Amino acid sequence: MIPTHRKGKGKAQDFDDLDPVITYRHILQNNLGTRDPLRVVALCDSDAFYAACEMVRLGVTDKPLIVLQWEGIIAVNYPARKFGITRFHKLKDAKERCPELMIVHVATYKEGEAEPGYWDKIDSRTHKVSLDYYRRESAKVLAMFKERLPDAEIAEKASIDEAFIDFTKPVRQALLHKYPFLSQIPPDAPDGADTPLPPPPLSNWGTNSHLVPIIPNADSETTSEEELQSTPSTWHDVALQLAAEMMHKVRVDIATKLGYTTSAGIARNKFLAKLCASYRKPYSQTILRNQAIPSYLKPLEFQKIRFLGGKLGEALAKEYDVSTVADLLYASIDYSAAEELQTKFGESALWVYEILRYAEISLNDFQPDSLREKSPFNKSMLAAKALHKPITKAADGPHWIRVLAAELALRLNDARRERPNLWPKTLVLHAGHGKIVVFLLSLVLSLLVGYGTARSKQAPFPFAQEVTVDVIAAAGNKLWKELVGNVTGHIKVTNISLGFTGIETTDASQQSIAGFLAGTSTVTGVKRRSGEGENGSSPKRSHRDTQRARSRPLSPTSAGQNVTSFACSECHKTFSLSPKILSLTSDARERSQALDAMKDEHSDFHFAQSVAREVEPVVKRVGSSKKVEPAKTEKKESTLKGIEKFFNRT
DNA sequence: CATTGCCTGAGT
DNA sequence: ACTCAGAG
Repeated sequence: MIPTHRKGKGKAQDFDDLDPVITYRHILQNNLGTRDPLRVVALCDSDAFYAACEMVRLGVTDKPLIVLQWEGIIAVNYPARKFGITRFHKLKDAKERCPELMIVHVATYKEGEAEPGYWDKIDSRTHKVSLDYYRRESAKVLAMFKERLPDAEIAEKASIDEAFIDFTKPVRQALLHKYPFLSQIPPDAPDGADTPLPPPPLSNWGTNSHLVPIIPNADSETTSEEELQSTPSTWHDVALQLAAEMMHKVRVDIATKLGYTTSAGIARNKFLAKLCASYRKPYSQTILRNQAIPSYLKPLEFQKIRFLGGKLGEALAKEYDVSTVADLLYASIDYSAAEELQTKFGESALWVYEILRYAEISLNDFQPDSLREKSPFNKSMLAAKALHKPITKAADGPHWIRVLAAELALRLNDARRERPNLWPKTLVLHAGHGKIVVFLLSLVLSLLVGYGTARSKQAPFPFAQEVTVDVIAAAGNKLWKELVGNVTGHIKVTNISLGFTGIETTDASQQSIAGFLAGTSTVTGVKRRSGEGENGSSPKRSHRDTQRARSRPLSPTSAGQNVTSFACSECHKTFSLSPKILSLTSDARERSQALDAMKDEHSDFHFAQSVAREVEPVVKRVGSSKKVEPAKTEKKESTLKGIEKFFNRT
């Protein structure tokens, strides 16, 4: 709720939570989440990561180096930056600025090669770039975080070279270890556990980190004497400092063992950590104390804040006609007096408002009990290629599909080394057109050859222990055929991509289905009520045994007809095998067995229902009338939709 | 100021 | 199946 007491522009209230009272309860409690007054999170990102990867690969140190993707510069190491080279320069300009510049082109796939490589001759017409090496190096860095910070939580892998690390837990441990008296509530404490902690003992910031100054410094290159002499003055400061020590150790480790320098920001929440990570780059870390937040943030363009860099930020800037955090803060405080603001603005209003007050509410917090951050594993995998010369003949598709399939095969099998049962549910093929040609093209084509508007096609991807280039390419080619149909002439595809979605490790149920069909299933799914062949209930039976034991012979005709659905005579509903199961096997017998399992399960459902009907009245009389929380039906609005609704309300 | 090649999740 | 938004 936006607090409505916050009328006017009381200055003190803008940041009244920068020095929150911290009590014994706070330090002894462990699950306060984003509201923890001792929360500490860091964002750690690698400096000029792609360039650093190439330096490590080539054993280069300190030489100016850039990484190329075709004609464009995608990474510039710090020595090269000294020559004024940036990502947006042309290769020619870069060479002129620094004749001894090392130029490395990213690895590429070429047709027929299962693995990407650094070839002498590359050609964007026949090759596609590969970022796999960087992905693997990134995984090494991430593994180092996990290994060296077992108690910290990798809160989010933000990108290939960035991760948020939540230090709250290890910091709390360190705090209690270093200052044992914190775990003892003094007997004379006036409010027991709710008594504020005594002031922290004098300590030192050390020299690991830069400090964002509390008072803005004219000469921002150096930290003022006053700042250097300062000491951590709150328990949160102490927490930040402890996190900084841990962060520093890992960063040094990563630099010496892997050769990558990193920069980190350490603050009370993610968005602040992100904002201060680049305060001093490269190879440095900086601490943003709560007390330093206002002076650091207020002059900042609010569109630099994570999630406000897009259309949402633009909409806000336009609506309020503001550009800095301070502008927007005061504007929104004024507006917030109106009750309707919140309802119209939706979730995003509250989120933006809290952000501006230097707090962070994870959007997850709006959902009742979603303790879960987003999964640390990728759920999709996409290989794409922009064509300089568009594909004009349907016959040219398979060439690129094969290249893309090679990349997907490599990447999926890479991922499978860590997580063996990884299985992509679907394969998606996109055939995109350039922006300008698109409508012209679809117009012409739909008139001339009936090439519909569909530009992507997807299908269940068959489960396979071995995922090979051929399997993927074959499935991809099939999609391609469906997509371009029998168009013989005028297609113009400038962008082609092939990807997996719904990547998961097969969980128990999926494994049992796969196992069932492969003949390794446990028999737990075979139901008592079928009343037949319940002998030999050993947990494992071979496929053949299962067939025999269940003694449900399939007539050749019914097997031949390949039945995939059934109707329940009791509830008159129809059930069919899921596309997933259908993709697992085309064998009629196996399908029929899967269908039988479904039938069993379904009649069990009716059985359970009838039991429930008998038992329910009893439970109602006996049990407490515990009110079941109704499912939250409130529809989740995307941030932008919320904003749009708000702005369109008049 | 921008390119390209990703990646995620929501919504229709 | 497709679009949009967002970050890097």
